[in-house]
Amino acid sequence: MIMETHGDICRLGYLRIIPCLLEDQSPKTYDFLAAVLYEIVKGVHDEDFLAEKPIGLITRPVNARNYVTLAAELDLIDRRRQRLGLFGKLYLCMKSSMRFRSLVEGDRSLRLIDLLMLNDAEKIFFLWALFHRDYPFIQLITSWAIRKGRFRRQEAMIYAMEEAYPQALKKILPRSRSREVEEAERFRERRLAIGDKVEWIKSSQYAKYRHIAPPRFEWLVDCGILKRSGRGKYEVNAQMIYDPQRILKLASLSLNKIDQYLFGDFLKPLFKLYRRAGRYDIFRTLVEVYDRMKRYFGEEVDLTNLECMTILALIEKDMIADLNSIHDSFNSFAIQFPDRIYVTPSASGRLGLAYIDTRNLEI
DNA sequence: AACGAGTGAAGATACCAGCG
DNA sequence: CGCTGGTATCTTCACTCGTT
Repeated sequence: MIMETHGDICRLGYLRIIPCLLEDQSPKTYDFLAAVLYEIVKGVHDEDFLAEKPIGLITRPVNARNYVTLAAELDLIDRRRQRLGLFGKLYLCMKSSMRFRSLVEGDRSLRLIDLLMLNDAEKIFFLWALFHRDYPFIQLITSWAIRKGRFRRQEAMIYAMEEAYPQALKKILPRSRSREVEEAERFRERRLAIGDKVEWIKSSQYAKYRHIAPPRFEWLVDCGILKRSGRGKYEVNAQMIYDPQRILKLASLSLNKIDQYLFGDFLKPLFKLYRRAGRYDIFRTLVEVYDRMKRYFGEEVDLTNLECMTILALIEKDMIADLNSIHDSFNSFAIQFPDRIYVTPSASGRLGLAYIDTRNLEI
């Protein structure tokens, strides 16, 4: 679960730049990353888009720093080693990252709107990262939002902090930290004890609310589940690419079942929007993705991650396939080329590590 | 038009790991 | 131990926007 957030870090799009800054694999401090991010973003303008008053923009070095912190929380950055984290590596394996690599290299053709808006593959990528790294808090928030349909930011904050937050903390914190849970369980009582509205707004507890709850709703906006409807108001996005019932299901699963569902039944509605990939498309894409992943993971290419990333790569090519057909495809090629395509066992619960000898592979 | 609630930005303070 | 640089958290400021 993501413990550190700041009220102003509510745009996921910016985060895509950060893995690109770490591509050379040498360790970089937060401040360095923040400074570079700030400099890059500062040079990007877009009058038309600015007229819509987007929120969460990086306007000062301090915002940039807060985004770097979020990148670490989402495991785009490996905090300990100051290098790429799992999701940072995975993002760099997406074709969508190319735009941001060239931005980092000095390309000036991107506009602000390009820095903030996510394409469909990226929306799913960030949902994936969020549901992993902000588990189980994001699930409670998401299902509340879907059930509610329309709501104001204030009530969302109250729910998030006085119900979802303590519940989520209770689920993930060890017994030794039960004091923090108990404290969170008293949030409501303490808020009600402050009679005066002005006092409440000034209280440190309210500050905490503002920093923890709102960004999460904004992330759901960026992922296309919610949309803002005026100042401080949200509603479920009627044009979303997902199915609300399936979002509820996703929000009810335990952590180890999320990948299977997110890249399985959850993506069914996208079959209406994208061309169904054939066997050849699937395998060709699988091999391409494997090649990219090999660069960051070496011999440790997790088969489940490879298959999920293949779906995202297909979506980037305007195609779609489900996890089962990708898995079947991998297996049948593994039978056909047993010496060049195989799986070695890895940590329990996962499928294993994939190996593909891609040299001169005739498909 | 005036007011107050809501909001994002930024400053201030607290905290903490790692090191000599 | 105590210092330091880096990070986390809290408070306040300043402005915006919706309401009446």
